[in-house]
Amino acid sequence: MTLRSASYSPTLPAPADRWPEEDYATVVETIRFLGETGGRPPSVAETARAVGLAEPQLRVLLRRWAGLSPEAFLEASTPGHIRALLDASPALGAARASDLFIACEAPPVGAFERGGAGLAMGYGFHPSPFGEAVLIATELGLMGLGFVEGAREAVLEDFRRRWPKAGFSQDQEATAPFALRVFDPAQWRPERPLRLAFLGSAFDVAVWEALLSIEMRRATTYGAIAAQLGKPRAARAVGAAVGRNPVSFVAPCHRVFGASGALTGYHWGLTRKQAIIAWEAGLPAG
DNA sequence: TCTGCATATCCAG
DNA sequence: CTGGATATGCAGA
Repeated sequence: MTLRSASYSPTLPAPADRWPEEDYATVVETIRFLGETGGRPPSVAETARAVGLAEPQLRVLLRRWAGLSPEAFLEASTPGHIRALLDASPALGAARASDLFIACEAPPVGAFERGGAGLAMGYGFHPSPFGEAVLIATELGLMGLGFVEGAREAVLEDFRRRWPKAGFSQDQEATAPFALRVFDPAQWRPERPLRLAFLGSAFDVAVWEALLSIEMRRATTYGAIAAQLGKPRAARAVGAAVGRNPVSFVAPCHRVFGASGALTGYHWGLTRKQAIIAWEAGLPAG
């Protein structure tokens, strides 16, 4: 099976070239190493050595991956970075929909309660800056985004469990345009909003919609989302709902932390959450 | 019904 | 700074 598709623009490099798997693998190794140093900030040279690269190689890799210098990457991986994000973030609610410019579609009433029956889900696997991603497209737009860790079938099973009555079939052609766009900041433009639909319980959908109002380079806490929903005691329920976010990355559940600044959790692995946070630190402000 | 959460807060060492 | 107890809303079974 090929991951490339004729629908890719000829002027853009194919995603496999844009986001080489080895880059993310090195990023993962780097984050693991930082975890082992336990608070002490390591030098760039030491970090490069730990992941088996010369310092200039690491520099080039991080520049290609996220436009980051190694120094900036290391800084963005510290607890202090999360604190700074939280401190710099305004209250939820006032912000615009999302940097990705989302058009939120509503599935038919009761579709979730009926297990997604009647919905045709086309899935596809695509390279991303955070390893291989699985995307799920329907006629309502993007409905699922997750990441492959191990077997592709395991990720699919994750989604089948959420919507057991939906029809699943592979459709790389349907998901490819979403994959290209979602992971390419240059394509986050308002003229052609990304169509997206949330399939979940009323409460979960409300939480996921709140995620869309967390802007790029900003962050929030579970308690703040609960307060925004008018249920200030529901922080824990919010945490559970955030953990069920079906459209990872696009609905930025990676920007939610504990009130203490702790990373807390991530459905697709805490390492990936850290990687996404670091990657976003490399985006141009705006 | 009851159980388990990607929480938050308080209180003791 | 760490750990236990407690209040809490919701989804899934």
